Amino acid sequence: MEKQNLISRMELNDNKAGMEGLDKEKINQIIYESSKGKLFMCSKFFENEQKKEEQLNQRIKEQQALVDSISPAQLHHGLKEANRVIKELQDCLDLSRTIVHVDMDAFYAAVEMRDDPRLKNKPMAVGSMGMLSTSNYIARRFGVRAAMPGFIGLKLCPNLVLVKPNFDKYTAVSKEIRGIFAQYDPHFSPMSLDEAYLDFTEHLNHRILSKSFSRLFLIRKEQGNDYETNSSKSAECLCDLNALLKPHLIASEEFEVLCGNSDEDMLVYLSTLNENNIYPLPGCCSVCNRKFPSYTLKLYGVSIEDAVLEMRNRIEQLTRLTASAGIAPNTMLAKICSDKNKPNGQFHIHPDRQEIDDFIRDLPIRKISGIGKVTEKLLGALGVKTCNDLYKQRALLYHVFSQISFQYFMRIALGMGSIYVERDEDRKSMSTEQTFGEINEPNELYSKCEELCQILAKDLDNEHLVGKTVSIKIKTVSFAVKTRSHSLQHFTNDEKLIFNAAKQLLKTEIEATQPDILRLRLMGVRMSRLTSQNCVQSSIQSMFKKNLKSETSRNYTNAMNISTDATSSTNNNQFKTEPEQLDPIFYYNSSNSPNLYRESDEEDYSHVCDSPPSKRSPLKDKVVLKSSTGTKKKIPKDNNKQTKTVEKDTILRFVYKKESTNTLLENSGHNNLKYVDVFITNENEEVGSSRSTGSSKSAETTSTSVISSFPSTHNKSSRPSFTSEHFNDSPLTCVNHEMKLPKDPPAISSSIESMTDPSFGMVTCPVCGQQKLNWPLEQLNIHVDLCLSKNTVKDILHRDEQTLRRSKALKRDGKELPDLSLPCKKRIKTQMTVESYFK
DNA sequence: GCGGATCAC
DNA sequence: TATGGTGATCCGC
Repeated sequence: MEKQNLISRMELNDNKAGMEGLDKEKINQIIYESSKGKLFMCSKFFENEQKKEEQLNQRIKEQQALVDSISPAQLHHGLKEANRVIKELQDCLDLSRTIVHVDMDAFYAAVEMRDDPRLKNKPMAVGSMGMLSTSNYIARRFGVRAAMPGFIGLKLCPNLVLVKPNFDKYTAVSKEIRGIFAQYDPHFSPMSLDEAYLDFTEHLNHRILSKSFSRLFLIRKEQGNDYETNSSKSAECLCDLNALLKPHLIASEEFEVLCGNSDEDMLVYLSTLNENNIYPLPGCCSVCNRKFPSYTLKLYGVSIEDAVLEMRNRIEQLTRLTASAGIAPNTMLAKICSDKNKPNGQFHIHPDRQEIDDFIRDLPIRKISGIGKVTEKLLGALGVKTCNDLYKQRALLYHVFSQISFQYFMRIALGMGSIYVERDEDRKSMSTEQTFGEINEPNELYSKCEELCQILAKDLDNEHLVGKTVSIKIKTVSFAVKTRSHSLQHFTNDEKLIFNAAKQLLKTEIEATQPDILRLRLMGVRMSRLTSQNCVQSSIQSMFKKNLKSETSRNYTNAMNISTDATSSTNNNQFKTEPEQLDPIFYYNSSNSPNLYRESDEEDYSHVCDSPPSKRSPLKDKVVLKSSTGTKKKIPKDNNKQTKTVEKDTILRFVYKKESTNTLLENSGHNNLKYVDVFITNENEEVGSSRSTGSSKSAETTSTSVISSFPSTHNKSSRPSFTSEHFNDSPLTCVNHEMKLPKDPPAISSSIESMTDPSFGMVTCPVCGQQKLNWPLEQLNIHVDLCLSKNTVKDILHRDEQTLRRSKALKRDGKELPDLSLPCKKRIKTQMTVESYFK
């Protein structure tokens, strides 16, 4: 009966390698008792967990009510729709890729054990009394695992050794293993320090044709357990044998002879060798001066199993740490596979429908990345425990969950996951937060807030990022979490501007709590809607610096100074001396504020014009959407919508890419770049005019007025028409409509010069910074055009996205027999709009 | 655009 | 004594 009171959300999650067959009941009892705190005195944490549990139960009740309200006819409709969706998903099933998920075994713990042999046979965990990052396999037998507070770990396992984390060390090791990953897939996608997805498809294509010696590696004869005795005796070299010895090996005559021979020949040859007797290998390490250990030479085959084993063995040789891997046709399955034979093992699901079905059928849904304890419980209430249950209950799920969730579930039921391994290039937010002993004094709260803003500002600056939305996060001593955010008018990473916004948000919260006091245990500050600090502005500015200086227009240079160097601005002083006198919210709007940036382009679009379409591009036949799992979902692309020109095609590629990453798209400062286009070229009417159309389409931003105030003749003028207006378009300066154009506008040649290093013939794109040797002017023009156009595309997409959200919301509200509008529709809609932009 | 919630690591 | 930090996404409003 005590068991009934246990809180499911706090129960041990034994869904982890090395935690099978534990006495869950006993462990949960200990966790429960420890969390609850003393008799009659529940911990705040515990109370909050209870509250959340109740909320979840309420949600399940509501869910059940919804289920009960579904008529048989509706259910039948749901079944029909579900079957349709499944059919569509099956139609785009692609088993052609070979995806590998690699995961280091108990990574942090393993590193610590490697470096301190005393930990070898002890239960240990990395972390503190407050929280554990990971535990070794011995500790896992006691139920001690990551995300568990240390003091509970100690209750479960009194002999548990706690080791403080050493992230620098883990990062260094991570760098080593990533070096190996990159040799199998240069575009691998790291998920954390210790795991990554790799697409082995290309590697395997090459591997089949590879020479045997490229698959030959040195392996120490004594593994793992003997390392530490080795190192404690300082007897043998622990360096990377393959890096040190393989070059010698390959250079030796015997190997040269064998280079073109078969694996069989190589194996025969290897069998004739005496270990450690391969002339002319050195016997001593040139790095550490120690004797090389005894080793064998191992030849790996061309199969995927051998390739992954080779990679794992190489990781172990290099780091003395083991990794596990999963091989499958998509990331979702690969991820599950990597856990299957952990530690130090691998598992392969072949690209076979039946094999996938068999694997997935009885798999508990909790094994799927993206399904956590809440979703597990919500689905469990509908009788869904395994992946096949998802299929069985598809008619119901269709009605109960959103379209996105429903599709996600169906994909799971079919064993379908993303077949793309891509790095998420652009980060969407950056934050810093701290837990501390209670702070309730407003001044102390503000002080903490300021400290966090300082850190955040520095972090942003380190990555050359500026952002538009400032959020604070607060957690009360009762563990209640709140976030509050405010969007600024302009991009910034200025510490004081961030703090002003954050402070205002905090102030509101403090006041809202009154007459009670706001008692916090955590505070955080986040910046989102990020963009790059410098790309367009700096390159455009540098492009014209010469002209500006030579033309000696004071106005120009003033404009430049303000936007490039905020600290030199006199306005900055005003800010420093009297920041409190201004309502911070209004202060941001001041066009004189320092350190504000226009929205600008930050990405390198060199590939848009110059690279051949990437074979791995998801845009080729699929659109990739981020799913809630952090992995990517693919949606079929309508291939009939091919565009005709290279420009369109490449732009659309960009469009899909942006859509795929679901970036918060910004309307942007492309209008102040338009002039660059006019300036550089007036030949390419089509491209030029298309962008003009785009400019007017996006004319709903603050800069619109500047555009419209720009004499129309400027656009059409065949003469390169400079220009200060464009820089003055910056919110940092006043637009001076009266300003005269220079009598002698800067000649094209001089501008081009500024992009060109005459000594090397290197031409630099002023927008993306890409360099090319002797870049023909026509190509450069087209390239610059494309770089600039993307602002307009962004703008359209942004509004598209908003429209879509709104319509989706509306649809959901009146959802009786939901119209399952597949994301295909969404994509087409976007595409049509963007296409119309090119007309 | 905002805030809560969920999830991964 | 005592339950983290960072980033992302989705949903409902």
